[in-house]
Order: sequence, then C-alpha cells, then structure tokens
Amino acid sequence: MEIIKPSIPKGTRDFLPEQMLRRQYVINIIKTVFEKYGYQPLETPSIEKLDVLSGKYGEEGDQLMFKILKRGTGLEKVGREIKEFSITKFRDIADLGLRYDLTVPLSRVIAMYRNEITLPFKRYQIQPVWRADRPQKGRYREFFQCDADNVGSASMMADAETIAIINEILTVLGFKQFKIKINNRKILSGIVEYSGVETNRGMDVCIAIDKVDKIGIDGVKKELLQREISDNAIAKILPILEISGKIENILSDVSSLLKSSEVGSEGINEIRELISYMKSMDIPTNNYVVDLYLARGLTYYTGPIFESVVEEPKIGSLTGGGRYDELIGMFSGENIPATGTTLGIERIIDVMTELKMMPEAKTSTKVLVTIFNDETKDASLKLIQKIRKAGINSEIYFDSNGLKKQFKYADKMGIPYVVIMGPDEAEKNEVSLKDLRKGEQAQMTVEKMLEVLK
RNA sequence: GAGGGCGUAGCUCAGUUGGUUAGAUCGCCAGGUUGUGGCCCUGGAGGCCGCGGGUUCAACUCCCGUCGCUCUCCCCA
Repeated sequence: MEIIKPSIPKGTRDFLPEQMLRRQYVINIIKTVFEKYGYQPLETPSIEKLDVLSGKYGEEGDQLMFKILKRGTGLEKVGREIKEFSITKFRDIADLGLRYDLTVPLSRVIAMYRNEITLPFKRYQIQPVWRADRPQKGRYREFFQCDADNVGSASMMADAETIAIINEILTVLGFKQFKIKINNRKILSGIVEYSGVETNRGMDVCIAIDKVDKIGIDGVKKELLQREISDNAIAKILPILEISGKIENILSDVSSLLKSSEVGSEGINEIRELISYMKSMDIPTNNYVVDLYLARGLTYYTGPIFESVVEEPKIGSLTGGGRYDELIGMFSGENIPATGTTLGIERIIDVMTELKMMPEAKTSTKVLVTIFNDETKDASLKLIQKIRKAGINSEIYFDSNGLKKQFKYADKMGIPYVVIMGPDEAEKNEVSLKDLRKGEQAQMTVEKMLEVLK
C-alpha cells in the first residue's frame, strides 16, 4: 500500500489536547464575560450563499473569500472528456462561499428572523472563519473569531458596553499593557469633507491613514499621493490626524476644525457621549485612547470603531469592531442599528503563549489509578469508579506491565497524583496515594484519599 | 499577485576549500532498581541529507529545475 505523506493545508492547524486545553481556557473566559453582560449564543453555517457574502468586505474581501465549486457544472470533465469550457456568469460555477466573518451572518440572521427576534438582540458567536490569503505570523486561513454584538440600539451605551466587554476580557486574561483605540467613521468622513476630497474617495483615504503604525506619517503621505489625493487635501488631512494628547483636548480641537461638517460634528458628539458612558462604567482611562488614524478596512462600519492592540509582540490587532447601522438593511431593506466586536482568539493565544501567560496544564486528569497485577485488577477498577463517582477526573492504566511504566506515564502527562492498589494495601483495606509534585506517598483509607483529592 | 529565507534522526540544529563510516542536545527503548516517575549512570534503536536532473574520479556540500515550509508587501483577527 502506498503511504500518503500526512499534511494539512497551509494556514490551518490541528489542535492537540495540550493546545485544546489552552484554547478552552481562553474561550471559557471569553464566554463567561459575554454571558455576564447578557449575551446569548448563536451559531450559523460554515457555508453561506455568495449573494449574502459578496460586496460586504470591499474588493479585497471578495478576493480573499473561499468560493465553493458547484457540482455537475461539467468543469470537472475539462482535460478528459472535453477540452474547453466556457461560462458567461461566475455564478454558474460557484454560488456558495465559506464564512468570511461573523458579522455578516449575524446581519443575515436578523433580517431573516426579524419577526421572531426581540430587539435589542444581544448575541455572541464563537466559530471558525476562512480567508484565502497567504498565511504569515498571526495570520491563518482558518481561524476562530469570537464576536459579541448588540443589535437594535443606536445608543452609544451599546458601544460603551462593547468596549467594557473587551476591557474586561483582556484584563481577566491577564493582559497588563493594552490599548483600545477608538475613532469614528463619521469623524473620518468629516475630515474627508473638510479636505475637499470627493466623498466617494473616503475609503481610499481611510486605507492609507490606517497604515500609520506600519509605515509612519511620511509613509501615509506617500500612500495618499499614490492614491491620487491632492497635495492640497493632504495638507489639510494630516495636521488633523496629528492632534493627540488628552481626549477632551483632541475632541475640542478637532471639533472646532470640523464645525462646518455636519457629519464630522456628529461623530465628535458620539465619541463624547461614548467616553462619558465609559467613564461611568469605570473603564480605566489608560486602557483606551482616541486615535484619529484608526480607520479599519471593512466597508460596513458607519459610526464608532475600535481596535485593541498590545505593544509587544508586534502582531497586529487582538480585537476589532464598530458600529454598522446600515448592514442589516442590505438584507431586509429596513436599517437596524447594530454594534459589536470581534476577538481574534488565535492572536490572543499566540500573544499569551509568547508572554507566558498560559496555564501549563497538559491534562485535566487529577489522578492515575495503577494496576498492580492481574489479581488486583478488579480492585483497581472498583476503586476508580468510586473516585469518578466523587467527581474527580481520573484515569486507569490498562496494561499492568510494571509500576514504573505507569508512574512514568503519569509524570509525562502531568497527572499530579498516582494511586496504588496492591496486595499490601488490600490486606489493610487501604490505598497508597503519591503526590508526584511533592514526591510524598502515604497509605490511607479510600475516604481519606477522596478528601485529599478534592 | 510580488519578493526574501530555509529544507540533514521524532524535535531543535551542526556538518571544514567537495574526500572515504553524516554528528550533537533533547526525546524514544532497555538496563542499573524482583512495589515507584521526575535527578544520575550504562547501553541501544533511529537518516532515499525534500524530490528530479546536471558538473565531477568523488556531491549533504557546487549548478539548474521542482515541491514543501516560513517571513515580508498588499489586506486583515
């Protein structure tokens, strides 16, 4: 038989038990916080119709979407039965794609079940998404996103709550140095308006200025020129973005510059309101900043946008989100305001691993019951069921080929306790319990052992 | 789609101007210890040197091609 060299597609990963324990640790914390804030779980299919996915993520997004080949198109016969194949519409060979994010499927769900869903609808969703790009550090082709969204309220309180959730999760996970960057698409629109650039070129401006962390201010300038933004406009845009310092000062400075722009002023007011709620919620002020350079690539954001980053290691953003008041309307015709965030669990795990913030457990098993010999097998089996009945995670070693093997197994697996049920113990109706970490061993009754293990 | 780096034992890596039998650490297996892991000691197994071709008396080493992995740009979590 020919052996097939085992491998998986690049940008995908197998999660072995040790890694799964760490993933579950992170996911459980995230889930607990989501539920604490009143969010309920939701899941949607991995595949969606291309009509649903297309046109929501910008041109680049459409390219990075995995599309699924229809069956029975005849395309698969090319090169065998037929030499040529022609189509007039792409939809004739593909009409489905893999989920690209969780926000669009949520919007689809809201539009579809509009009559069954009570607003405000608060849901969280933890599922994989797929992107057909080239993998690199902190970037995969299949990865999990954890989203929490709040549908049905235009209040800045909903945005403040989203930021509070991000802050709480990152804090509970043990992050000490992180910043939640806050901006507003309306302010960016105001700046574009003020600069005299046509409004439909706003996205070009956003993409350019969003790169400041990577290419610096001079780089942004070059990028803007490359995107055919006039010198004149650039000269108006860059000084505004440079405004920094205390949030109140930034807002008042920008506010006076943009006072002629209705949308810009609206954006300023929104941020002011948002920050005031955040203060009432006691979100530590050094965990967030107003960063006018923050733009975010996805096209569907309409109001406040936010992103959280860590200084070290350099890995891009850990979370990203914002308000998207017009996305649901694309499915139902009726605009329903919504806001929320994505947590990038892969990056969070990568950073936590690099900063050694992860618990090191290799197993959730607390105790290994050994088998001394064939005569004591049944006693060991009876014993382990007692331990399990007491609610303690335990394993039994199936092959009784010496205690050495069994101890070695427990040690390698990181199982903290080993129980021995041998002839000596049986005689006194007791068991021996060894604490592998301390290296101490004692003989005791079963009841006493259960007490120690609890 | 464009560019850089790397493919040698299960892992991480060394390998001299091309030279005869390709090494090390960890891990694995056995023993030192006939009721006991982690430390120590002794021994052992394990390699189409990514794949194909070329140059050469001779290639892990040089050249060409190819595949795989990885990083950067674009874009993003």
